[in-house]
Amino acid sequence: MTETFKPPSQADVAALAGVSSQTVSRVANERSNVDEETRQRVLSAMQVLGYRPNSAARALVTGRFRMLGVISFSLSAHGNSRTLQAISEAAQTAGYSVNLVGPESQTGGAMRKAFSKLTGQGVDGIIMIEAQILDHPDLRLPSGVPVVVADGDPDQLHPSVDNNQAVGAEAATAHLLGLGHRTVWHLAGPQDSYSARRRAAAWFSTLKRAGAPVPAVLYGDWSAGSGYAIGRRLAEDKDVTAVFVANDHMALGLIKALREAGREVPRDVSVIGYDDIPESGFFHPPLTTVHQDFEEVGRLCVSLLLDQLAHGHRPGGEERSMVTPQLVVRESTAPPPR
Amino acid sequence: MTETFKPPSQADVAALAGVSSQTVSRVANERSNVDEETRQRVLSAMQVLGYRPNSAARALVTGRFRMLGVISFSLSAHGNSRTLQAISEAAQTAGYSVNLVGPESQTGGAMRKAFSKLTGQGVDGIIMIEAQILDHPDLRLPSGVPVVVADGDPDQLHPSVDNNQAVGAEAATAHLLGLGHRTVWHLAGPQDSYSARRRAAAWFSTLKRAGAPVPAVLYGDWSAGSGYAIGRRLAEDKDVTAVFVANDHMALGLIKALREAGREVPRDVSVIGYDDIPESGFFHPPLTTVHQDFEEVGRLCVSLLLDQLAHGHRPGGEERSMVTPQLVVRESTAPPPR
DNA sequence: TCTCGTGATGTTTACGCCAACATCGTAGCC
DNA sequence: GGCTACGATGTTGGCGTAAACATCACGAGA
Repeated sequence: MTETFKPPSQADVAALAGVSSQTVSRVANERSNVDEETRQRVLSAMQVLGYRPNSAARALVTGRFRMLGVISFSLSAHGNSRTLQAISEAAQTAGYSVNLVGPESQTGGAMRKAFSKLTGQGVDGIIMIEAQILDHPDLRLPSGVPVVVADGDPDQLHPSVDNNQAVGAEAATAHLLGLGHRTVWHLAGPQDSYSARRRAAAWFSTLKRAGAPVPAVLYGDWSAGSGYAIGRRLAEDKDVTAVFVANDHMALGLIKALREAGREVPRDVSVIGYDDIPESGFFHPPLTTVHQDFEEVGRLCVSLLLDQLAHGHRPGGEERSMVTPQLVVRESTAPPPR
Repeated sequence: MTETFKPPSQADVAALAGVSSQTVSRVANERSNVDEETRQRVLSAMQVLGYRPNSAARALVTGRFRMLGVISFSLSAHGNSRTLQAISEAAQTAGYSVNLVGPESQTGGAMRKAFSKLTGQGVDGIIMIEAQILDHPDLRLPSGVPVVVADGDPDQLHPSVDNNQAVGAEAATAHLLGLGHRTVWHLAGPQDSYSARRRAAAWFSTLKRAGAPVPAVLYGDWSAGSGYAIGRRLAEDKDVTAVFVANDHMALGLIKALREAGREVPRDVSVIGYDDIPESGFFHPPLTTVHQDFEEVGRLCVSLLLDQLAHGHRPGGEERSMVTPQLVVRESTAPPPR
């Protein structure tokens, strides 16, 4: 009963339609120079047989796979999976499929491995989400595959799409300063994250510009747990009246620690997050945060990549898109206690 | 300066190593019957030229793509992206890559389209995450590609991997009953979700078995916002002392609504969630919930699929794996107010 | 010594498709 | 009427690989 199903080929369709396989190919690829009547005949023959072009054969001869590779470190990071989803949708709309790989670690070696895994599988282009290559290997392997980086290294050699961290972090910091806080503490993301670094940099310069004292940066790992741990330490310092946290998850943990220490948000301490995850409006208190448009980032990545594919990718790739985030004021921020 | 980079082929390697291309093929595929000395010579020739087998050519001749297709509705659902991540890792370990598609909608038509998109691209097997086909089309298209369903329809014709919703929902309900609540309300997920249905069914039968009255089921859409909306209505009913919510996000919204109505959790109302997202321990109050092992689900999906690939997939696919969830008691549940 | 088996290697072929070129017929033009 | 031009279609070839089959050398056993 193990009937070996043999999918129909162009030749089968051609035979049924009474044309040459080349004509079938032309119909399949929507060439113009096919008589309408013939076209219909071929089309219906395709339908009858359930013909689907063999992508491997097509890729072999054209060298195009109609497939985009995506390298994403962790999908548990909210932004990454949102971006991925948007990439997948945009790619599909453009007739491309998405090949997803996650490197085992974030070392240059693992990166390169993931990279070569993709080029080996055969992709037309690669998008790296939240790249954080520590040892700057030249990733432009001999494959000659164009690359776009989302939220990655600004020094990178590839075109990139970024959330404008500077704008977001500045808005957050300025908001707190504007509320009357003497200064603003910062709970940053991990040091090897470029997004985290850029947020910290903008926080720093905003403080400087305002002439506010600059407290030492604290580092978390994006998790609520790390926010909680840092929050416990921070709660002991009565000078702390405002904290800009680099993402909503950590802010959640921070707020819990603060509350446990008897410091209410926003009465005693104002807290502001980053990302605007769908849940943050339902936190207690509802979290003031910076909204990021991950969908837009994903879409831009794809269109940038398709551009390169269409026009041949220029080695110097300086193209850089920025997506502007938006401060969302809710109830976790208030003027400092008197 | 547009130097067309032509990747080296087996023939190039063969020429450099002074062997036939077939020998190169044997080395590339790790066949046993190649002399060690020859093997080394070929290997180093490969290295020199930077040879990578052309996956399209290989797929063309073998009919295997070493690629798994994944259909996932929404990656914003926490469980889905966790499962996807695990699938991606497991697939990679087994030497497969992952082709991700998201159907535009959850109708049978969109599903079939996503399905045929994958088979058209060329995948060896397909995993559907949280399938909820409404009109039960027979998805076993002529492609003859094996399918595994994660958290899908129990009546489905395909092998599946499920979180054991019955166990989890029963544990949650029984926990509340055991605390002394007269009965337990249920805020379910959308009606077209099989996971949601199964949780509701287990909640229902647990109540029945305990002889407790069965309140009408309430339906949300998994979002915190929907939990909040339902919570506002629920807060008006003073009889409500315990609510089993079908996921953590909705529980968050529900708790907020309850609090706003002056009903404290767990003092006045006990709330229990589902999923155990990493943040739920940092909610206010820390959420009692049911932990799901999405990683295990992902791994099992891949191994089930690879099994089918290896042994030829039997049409009747009754294979069904269950992953057992675990009740995590935190601070959102307590005995009812006296 | 001859045969036979076995392991290492080479040769041929086919996978399904599309590019390039070839062919054919017809319409338009002088 | 014969020529060109062009649109519709067919023919040939080759992409890079692995399966199937062929070859060859060499050692074991009769």
